[in-house]
Amino acid sequence: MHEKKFLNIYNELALKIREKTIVAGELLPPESDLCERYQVSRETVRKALALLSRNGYIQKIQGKGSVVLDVSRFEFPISGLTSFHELATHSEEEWQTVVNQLVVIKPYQKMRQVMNLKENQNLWKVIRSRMIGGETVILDTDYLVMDSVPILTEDICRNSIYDYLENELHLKISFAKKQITVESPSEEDKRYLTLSNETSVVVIRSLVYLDNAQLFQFTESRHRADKFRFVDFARREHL
Amino acid sequence: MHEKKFLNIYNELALKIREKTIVAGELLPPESDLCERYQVSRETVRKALALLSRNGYIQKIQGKGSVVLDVSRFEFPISGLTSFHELATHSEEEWQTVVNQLVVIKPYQKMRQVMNLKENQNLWKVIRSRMIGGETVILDTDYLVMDSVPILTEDICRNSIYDYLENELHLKISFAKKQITVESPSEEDKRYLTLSNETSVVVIRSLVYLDNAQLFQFTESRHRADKFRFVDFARREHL
DNA sequence: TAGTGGTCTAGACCACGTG
DNA sequence: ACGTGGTCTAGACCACTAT
Repeated sequence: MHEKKFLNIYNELALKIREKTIVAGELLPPESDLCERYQVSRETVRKALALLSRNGYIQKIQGKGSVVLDVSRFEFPISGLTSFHELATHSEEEWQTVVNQLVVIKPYQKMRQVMNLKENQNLWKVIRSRMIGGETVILDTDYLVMDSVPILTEDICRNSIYDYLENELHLKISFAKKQITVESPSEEDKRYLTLSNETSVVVIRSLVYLDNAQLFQFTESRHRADKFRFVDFARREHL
Repeated sequence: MHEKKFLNIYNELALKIREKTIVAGELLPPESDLCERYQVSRETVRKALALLSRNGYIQKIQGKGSVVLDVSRFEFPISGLTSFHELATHSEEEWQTVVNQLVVIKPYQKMRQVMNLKENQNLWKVIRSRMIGGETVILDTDYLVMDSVPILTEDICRNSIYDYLENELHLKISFAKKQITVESPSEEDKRYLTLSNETSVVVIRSLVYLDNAQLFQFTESRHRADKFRFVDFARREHL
């Protein structure tokens, strides 16, 4: 079975760059060398390098080679599609999740429109506080389509919903449309978030889709503004 | 000359999807059909489809086909690496840029560190107000390395620096590291931005690099919080 | 079983940067 | 001139979905 050789190459090189086994500013071995070393065709090597380039590990320069970039300044990407649990476990700090609410609801009119739901589709509603050092700095509200997620427990919510969905239910979470705005704190924010002098809350609203392009989740993640930070690597597209 | 057939295919299909010539929910023609229609090999078609997928136009489903996604909900991406001028000209509304300051500076200690500059490298400093309906809602401060940009005029800054860099100087802007935070208004914000009750400003700091992986720009873009909106399409990476 | 996308290959030719 | 990456090709085999 052809099993994603290009990913192995990507991961191996990405690790070496992160761990500075390959130093920023240096050149990667030429593609022909990598072909030999990994015993693969050139297109396969190039797939791996394209991924490294997209994710900010290298800059390819025609006629010269692949320059390794300094990747240290943007660890901790809230960019992309990553669950809180995955971020927290890679973090130095001690995070804690508190489940405030876990109920089944009939979606009201507006929610049905936003999520494009049928009449009889019910939703899980989960409200969770993300705490650090005794303070609640993130308040997450998730709505999950019950057709896709028939069973959900407080225990799962305290641990990681995404882990449960992917490893237990074998759902394939695929993509999301996200929107970030800054708003005044709502009543719920005032109730759950530890707001000091903060007068603003950063709100990330996401529509999350499965593998088969089916919507299964709407999330509203509300961050205390002073604890919010979004880091991103962007390439200029010449289309 | 092999001149990016896959980009032509990408652009043609992307346009059809944006203009709803191909409707969301439908399937794209199979790859084999596209090979015939465009008279290209399958890998070339697949490069175009991979781009469409990355940019949120389609979802590929193995054994089934490429489902067209609803692309309407996220026009106006501040995501990626796009200049204000490019956004403004695609907008319905009437934007205006005012150049508040255009000077050459010797970078102070901290700036030299952040931008990793040599002792003798000077910078252009440009401060610009972005106005809409008589209100200044964005305040941009750019620092440009003079080695890369020897000449800069108020006229260029009022129009579009990026346009000048790419089309006149033929610099190839390639990638950026960006960071978004929410902060209290600074003295300069209070002077230039039209702040009503706003107590927060969204700050986007970017390090921008050329083609050859050389840093040439640092930008601080400060947005009135109520006018800020960031829209993004993200794929979950299974690496 | 037929048709779709997913991965890989071996080879070709072109464009760019360096010596 | 040489070595590098950039693009494209024609073909192979596998995995998944539909019927």
